[in-house]
Amino acid sequence: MSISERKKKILAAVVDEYIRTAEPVGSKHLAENAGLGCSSATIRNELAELVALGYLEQPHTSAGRVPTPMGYRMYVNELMQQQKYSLEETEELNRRLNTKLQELDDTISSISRLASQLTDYPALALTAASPMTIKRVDLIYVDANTFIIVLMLSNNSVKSKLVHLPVSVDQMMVQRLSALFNSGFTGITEDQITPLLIRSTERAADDSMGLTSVIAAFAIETLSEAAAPTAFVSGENRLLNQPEFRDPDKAHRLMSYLSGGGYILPPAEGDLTDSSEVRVLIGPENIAEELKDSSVVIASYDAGDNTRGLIGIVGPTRMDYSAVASKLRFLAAGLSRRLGSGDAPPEGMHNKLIIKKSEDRDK
Amino acid sequence: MSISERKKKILAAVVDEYIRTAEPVGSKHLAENAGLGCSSATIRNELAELVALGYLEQPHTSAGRVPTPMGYRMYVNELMQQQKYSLEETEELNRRLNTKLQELDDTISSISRLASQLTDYPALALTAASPMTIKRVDLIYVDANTFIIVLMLSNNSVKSKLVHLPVSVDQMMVQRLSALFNSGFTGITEDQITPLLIRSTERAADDSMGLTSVIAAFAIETLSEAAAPTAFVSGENRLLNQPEFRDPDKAHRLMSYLSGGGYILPPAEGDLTDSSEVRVLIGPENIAEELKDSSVVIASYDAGDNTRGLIGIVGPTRMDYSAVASKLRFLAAGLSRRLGSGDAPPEGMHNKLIIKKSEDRDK
DNA sequence: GTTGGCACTCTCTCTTTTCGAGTGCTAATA
DNA sequence: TATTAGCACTCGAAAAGAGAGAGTGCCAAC
Repeated sequence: MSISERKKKILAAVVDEYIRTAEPVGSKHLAENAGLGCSSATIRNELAELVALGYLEQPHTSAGRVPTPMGYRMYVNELMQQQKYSLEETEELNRRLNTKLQELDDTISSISRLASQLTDYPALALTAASPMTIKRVDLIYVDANTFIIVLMLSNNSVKSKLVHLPVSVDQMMVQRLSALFNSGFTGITEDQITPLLIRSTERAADDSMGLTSVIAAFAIETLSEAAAPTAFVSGENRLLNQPEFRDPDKAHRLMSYLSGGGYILPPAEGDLTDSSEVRVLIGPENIAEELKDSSVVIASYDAGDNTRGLIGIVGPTRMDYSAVASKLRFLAAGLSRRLGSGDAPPEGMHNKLIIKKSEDRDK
Repeated sequence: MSISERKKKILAAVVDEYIRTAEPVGSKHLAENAGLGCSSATIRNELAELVALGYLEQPHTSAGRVPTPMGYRMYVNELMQQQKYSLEETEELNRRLNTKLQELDDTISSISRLASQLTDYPALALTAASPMTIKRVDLIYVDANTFIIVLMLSNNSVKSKLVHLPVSVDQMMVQRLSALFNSGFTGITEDQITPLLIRSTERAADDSMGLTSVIAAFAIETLSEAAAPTAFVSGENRLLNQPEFRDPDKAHRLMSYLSGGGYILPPAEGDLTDSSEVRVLIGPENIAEELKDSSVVIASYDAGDNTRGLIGIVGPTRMDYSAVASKLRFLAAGLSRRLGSGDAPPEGMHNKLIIKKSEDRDK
């Protein structure tokens, strides 16, 4: 059921204007500013029909029109134009992306912060879950009571930890364990590290002090942590910029939902894992009750190792979809270029050398 | 200039009540509920004097009394009673502290989250800056193009990173570098890693491929990062629970100040590093303009390695100082027990084995 | 199918009124 | 001298009322 070209134009104008001003849009205003060659009366007729069709609604009888979720949907699908950036803007965006990713690091926390800054809406970033294996195990003997475990995972990340023991170990034992773990624990997933395997390794190493289980425990912990999807939300407070969240209670509800982890994306994740397109969820299209009158825009990026990360923006249904979608697309593309396992490496190989450091603490 | 016992009692009652209700407190209400044996007229006289002395003020002529910052100060210093927890409450608090610190980890992010949850105010945590040195360097040869750097720092944390090279290295070189770094780079602080040192190490290792500088760069980065104070704010949105922040603009101002790093504590840090007491900064006592009408409560805890961490709570001047101070004290004590370099180790040595893992990524 | 005109509706804003909590003061009381 | 009861007064907050204006729907004309 398609609608006339003029209706589309009018609808687009209404949505654009409403996004800009957050005020219901009247026929007179459209006639004067939207540049469609007809009078306000004509537009009134069209508007009335658009209301009947469900694309618009009026807050009350004598107010302008406001888009319904269905209206936004139409706008997002067909009407809004892809925002093109000028050369300067591209430069500027790239600059920010670069500096941000350098001074902070490329963890999801900084990605989400960046997305929020760029769009001025709350943003959240998460990494997809992906099965992970151990590629290599090294044990570094420090002293009789101390050694360091270094694990290299299938995604080429390195995790390490210092272990301090109440009992003393000799260097031979450490070497033996190292060899055994490298042959027995590499290439397998977390759930393949069974008590049985641990037991047999322990026996083979002649380990009576429980070293094996300490190492195995760290392996399991590391794998599960590396494989688990992690989410990070930032810029919740930017919600308060939006007039629809001037009600502190409403704002608070959504903000605590977001801070509480915001499990908004998973349901859409399936859809997204392969698509490189930006997805929009408008108001009631969201599954979470807390988001029923908000909108979410999501983009996915190639995070390397056949993994995709997600960046999402949350805001009122009256969101600047066009701008947000463009920015997310840009950001996702930039991240993919940087992190992705794609063909051409980004300019400057040296960049790839300094990637990220680990953190580990013991005392 | 001390004031009469009765005045103190009345002041305490006013503050208590105002903290509870956020409404100006009237004489009649006090006479009926505060349990001081006199009539509302008497209290009116006393209140008038308390106003004259600067401890209270009235929003307008015919309203109840509200504490001034000076009034709060008096309350905090002399009047409020230390909140004692019942056995069950202690249990409950300990339980939460334990589970939280286990399921998440003991990073400052989770500490601040916990503090915020416990108090229902925004919280921030930060670690004190402390000069750091490298204790040990290991280089693990992976393949011709790849090796892993493992650094053990003076606080016994371990950081690691995978380096992927465009050129190939032989195992000998890696061993040579490892030895050189262990002799030349251990025990020195970040700023002692001079270009000169790097240059000479490079020459000694006969390294023409810039490996030395890659490793040195990582060392510098790691040290500066480990030594730098890090801050983490969480629960900003809980501000919206407070009636004084029902104005979205006001709330937004403070929230973005907090999110933006919230450099609230440093000035007080000096005072605190040694003290184990809880510090309170009331309204105008804060230096930051954004906090002039908010209060901050800070506690410090022993974070091990002769380092102290700080936990702080931010809220309106009408803050429940007593409850917040008690909770922070409890939390700080718990953290000190867990992380501190104190004498008796916490129950369960095994706990100390599994402390934290590192994270590192390359692709 | 489009347009100008016009009466009508409804919200928003501003002003006015009312209400009541809380005060300060005074005079009586212990 | 300290306390108390009583009372007139003040001032803000909430309720009620009055316009004003924006925007509509509909009708008749083009």
